[in-house]
Amino acid sequence: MSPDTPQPPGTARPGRSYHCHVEVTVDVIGGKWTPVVLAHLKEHDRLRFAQLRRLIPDITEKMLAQRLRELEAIQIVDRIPVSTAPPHVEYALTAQGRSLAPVLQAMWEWGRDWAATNRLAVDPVQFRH
Amino acid sequence: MSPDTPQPPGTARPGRSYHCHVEVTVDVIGGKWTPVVLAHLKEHDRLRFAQLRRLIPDITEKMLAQRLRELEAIQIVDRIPVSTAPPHVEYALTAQGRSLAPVLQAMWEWGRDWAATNRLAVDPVQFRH
DNA sequence: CGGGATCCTAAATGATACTG
DNA sequence: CAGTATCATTTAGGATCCCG
Repeated sequence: MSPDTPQPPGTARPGRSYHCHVEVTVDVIGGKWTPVVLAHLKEHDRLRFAQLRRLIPDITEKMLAQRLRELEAIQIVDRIPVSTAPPHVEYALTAQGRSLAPVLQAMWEWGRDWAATNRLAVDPVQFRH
Repeated sequence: MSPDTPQPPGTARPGRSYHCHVEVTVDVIGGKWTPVVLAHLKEHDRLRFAQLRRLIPDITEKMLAQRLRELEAIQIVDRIPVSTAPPHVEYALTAQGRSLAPVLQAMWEWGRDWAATNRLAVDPVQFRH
């Protein structure tokens, strides 16, 4: 196993006890990139690795792969190999992943409003096939 | 300035550019403890430092203080010194902080459901004055 | 009670190179 | 295209002591 693959979240972690439901959510989808990846998958239904990379310009391939492996392990994301020529891989939210929609939606809207209030520039990359 | 006071979030950070509104939200209320602190303040309206500490048993005083300073700096939380004998301090969400309610609510509900599905124990500390 | 100051550790993230 | 391996770094988080 890769030496810096993190513990799969969502599973009981040794010594981790929760005292608030919000802690659980943070444990599962916390981190810098996880909610961003999930938000894009929520918007686009199915995305290839390279498409996600383009939509999230500042993520490294390593981080993107790591987050996807993690989300796949806890069945929030499906990994779908597609046997075209050349073959590729698509990612999509599972039913459990789709249950995150209200969280992701609320985060998206709040970020939009906060950016407006504080005049922060947000420049989404437009989607390309 | 303390050597490990983080940059105030919400303000433009040097070199940080956003390509998704969700990134903004993560930047402002991301991290292990911030959403938990905010969720408790949302529930209880006003809480003293010591009360927050009890409600979040695993947080250290340093982290709690650091998160509160941060949230105060960007005006998501109000710090209210109360001149009783002995004096104490109360914390509350500002109007801007209250705008996070949908995010926190969605996170709380999702965490509750995920914990149930995965049989994770969550034992909230009961509130005490 | 409500912290600040120091020092330290571990996890998360990142750069770069390479591959089936 | 879709990754993995290695190495380096950043930074969040924590332990401890101290203080008005």
